Amino acid sequence: MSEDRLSRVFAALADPTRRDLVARLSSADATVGELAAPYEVSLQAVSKHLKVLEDAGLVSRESRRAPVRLEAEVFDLMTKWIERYQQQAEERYQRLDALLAEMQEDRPTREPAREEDAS
Amino acid sequence: MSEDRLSRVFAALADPTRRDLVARLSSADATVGELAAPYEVSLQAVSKHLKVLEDAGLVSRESRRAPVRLEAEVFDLMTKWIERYQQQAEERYQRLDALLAEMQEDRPTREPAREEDAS
DNA sequence: AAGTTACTCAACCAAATGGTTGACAATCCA
DNA sequence: TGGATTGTCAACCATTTGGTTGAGTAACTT
Repeated sequence: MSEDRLSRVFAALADPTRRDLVARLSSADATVGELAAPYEVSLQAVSKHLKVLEDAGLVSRESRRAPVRLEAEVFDLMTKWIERYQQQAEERYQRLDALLAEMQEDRPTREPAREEDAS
Repeated sequence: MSEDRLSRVFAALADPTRRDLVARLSSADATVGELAAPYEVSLQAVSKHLKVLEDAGLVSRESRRAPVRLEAEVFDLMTKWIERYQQQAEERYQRLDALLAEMQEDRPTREPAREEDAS
């Protein structure tokens, strides 16, 4: 696990069991025992998973036996990161479109693409 | 690394070097060599990172020495997953608000909160 | 205060990860 | 065709991860 926040968040969500915990916590808070019950793995294993989620800031608890709560703000962090790339990808397409349009203007009677340009 | 797609995507993005590769590819395609140049690690290490990104469907290449391209569609997959929780979290707050409002209606002259209710 | 229940810590293990170096394969160019 | 360049594969290593069991701690209940 890398040091920075975003790395911890992504690493935490890279495990299906932990994503399932997040899914269940999104409908209601629950104690460690309640959360562990449905899985085949030991309570200790689930406790470890929750620690990973907690270190990533995805969940929190007031005290040991208190119900675990989902921290929804962290999702905004991820969304912000992701949006940059969705947005930039879109901008790239727009730049490409603009460039192609410009090329069309420069040579209205453009010769057809050669073989190598295919595929 | 877990089997399913989403796990591979999150695991791929859990590494800062790989996120940096994604960041750089979002502004322009680049070959393996170009991508590796700025880092202190070996070319082989970067090649491995790119394989992880490729297995996750985040980047692609037409052939060995062809420039690596970012596959923006995968970000939609993540966004969809994340949005579920942002949305559900919001719904929960709304349900809570509604419940509190209802309680207010039931007892217009509600007694003040006791000590334990604080924090 | 004592006992039970709920959870965490510690030590251990197998598998995965991120890095290395060296050899190999494929592609460009002369 | 031959030689340089570019990238991958293989073997290896240290560290991390996700799991186990056993022991310990903390908190309700009585």
